[in-house]
Amino acid sequence: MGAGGPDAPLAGPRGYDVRHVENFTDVNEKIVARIGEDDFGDSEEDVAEYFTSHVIEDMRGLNLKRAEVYPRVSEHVPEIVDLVETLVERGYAYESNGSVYFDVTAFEDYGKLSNQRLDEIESQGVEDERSEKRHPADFALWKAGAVDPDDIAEHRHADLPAIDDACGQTWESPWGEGRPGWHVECSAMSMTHLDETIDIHVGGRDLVFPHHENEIAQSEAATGQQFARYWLHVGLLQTAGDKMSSSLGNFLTVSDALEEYGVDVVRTFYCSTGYRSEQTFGEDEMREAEERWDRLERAYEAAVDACDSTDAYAKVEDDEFREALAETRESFRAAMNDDFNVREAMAALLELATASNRHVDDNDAYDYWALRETVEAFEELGGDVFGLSFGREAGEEGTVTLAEDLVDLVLEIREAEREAGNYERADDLRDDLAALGVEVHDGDDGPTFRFE
RNA sequence: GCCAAGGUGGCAGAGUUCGGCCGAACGCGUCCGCCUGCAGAGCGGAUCAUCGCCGGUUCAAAUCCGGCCCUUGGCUCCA
Repeated sequence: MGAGGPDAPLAGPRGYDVRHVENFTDVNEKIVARIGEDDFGDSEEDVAEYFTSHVIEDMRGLNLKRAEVYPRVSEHVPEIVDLVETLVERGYAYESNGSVYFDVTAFEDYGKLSNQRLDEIESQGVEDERSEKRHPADFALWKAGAVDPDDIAEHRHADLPAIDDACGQTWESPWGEGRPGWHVECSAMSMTHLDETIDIHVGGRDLVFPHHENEIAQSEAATGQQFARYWLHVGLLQTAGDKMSSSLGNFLTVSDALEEYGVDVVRTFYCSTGYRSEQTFGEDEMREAEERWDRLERAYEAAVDACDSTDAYAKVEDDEFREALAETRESFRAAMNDDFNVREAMAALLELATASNRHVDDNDAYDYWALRETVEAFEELGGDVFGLSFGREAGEEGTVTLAEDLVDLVLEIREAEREAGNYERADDLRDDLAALGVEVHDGDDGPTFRFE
């Protein structure tokens, strides 16, 4: 399973008991190719660990739900060997020079996921590997020996010292020393930690062929059972003008994006397009996400303030508001049930913002019950489901309280200046506060503020 | 060349599964009004769409069928 954010709604609200597994491929030629680069480390294990820890960090930073299990290839080699042996026994794989290949002609349904025809598929693998294969589309389940430096030369940065000897980890197997093949690890780990048949398999659209196709072939050939009931293929992130590339300097890492925009804006951005669609990452797109998030957050805060004020009454009932509230919950639920239509679900939340703002704007006496329900809706739908941080501001309460007192002090001074007609001075103070990230609103009952 | 996904207003992006509620959602932008010393936020209203092109089916198509154009991903490695 990929690091999908909005799979959380599968769990709580809909009552499914989800077992969520995300695997790390920590044995891989591209990892070997980067040995010695920057501070990645001097062995395949070290480089893998470097990247794995950064991915985990990013996922935590994005406030994604933790998976129940994070299996790694390096700890599942025995299961992989077992699976390959099974495939050989059942006649779906054959050994050749210490390597083992999957025989695509033996699996009748090969190509069913990507709708490919065997005779249209071009050959896979490097040249000397091709000579070991019976069919050009056959793919390696087990590769003899360590990594041949020639195979990774093109992935290696030019300024790094060349690797002369075979490198990378190897394991014992019935076919001799070697490494797991390209796609088996997913099948093996999936069967180990989930079942022969899994309900939902998530992955990028770019992996449909050959990766997912091969996973299906291996798994179903080995078990005779359907491998995955549903495939969620997520669209790829695009950049505004040119492609994202390090040489153009127009790429952002997850941690850069988090630092620049904050989790909530990043998550709002992701929730503005369906998972199937490709999405464009750019300044304009992020600015819009920022506006959307701000609007939600402001509406939420206004609802909390109104709800907690003495202007909120037990006997006030705003039918229109209450109806909008019910509609929000209903359309949010319907949208999420419709293939995770997060954009529609977000629209429902924004409509609640409008309804709530209108109620507070138009009335002096508030409908307490409806406001409380509104606050809860924001916290449940926006908070629990979308992972946006409604009502759980970062800690440091003491500091925040002091900051609030200080802002109040500045605003008192500013009020005195305004009463004296010194608007220029008053505006300067407001600008200075804005520069510090304090948004001031002048209202009928005096100024209010919020931290951006 | 083959496989797949997509082309909707100034932008972004739902809707296409089961044709009519789509004269096309939500938001951003722009404009007007309320509020305000001003600004912002908020509220109300307005502006903006021949739904890639051509043809067909139908009483009715963004939605179905056929052809074409363009974009993206895959078809060598790698996950």
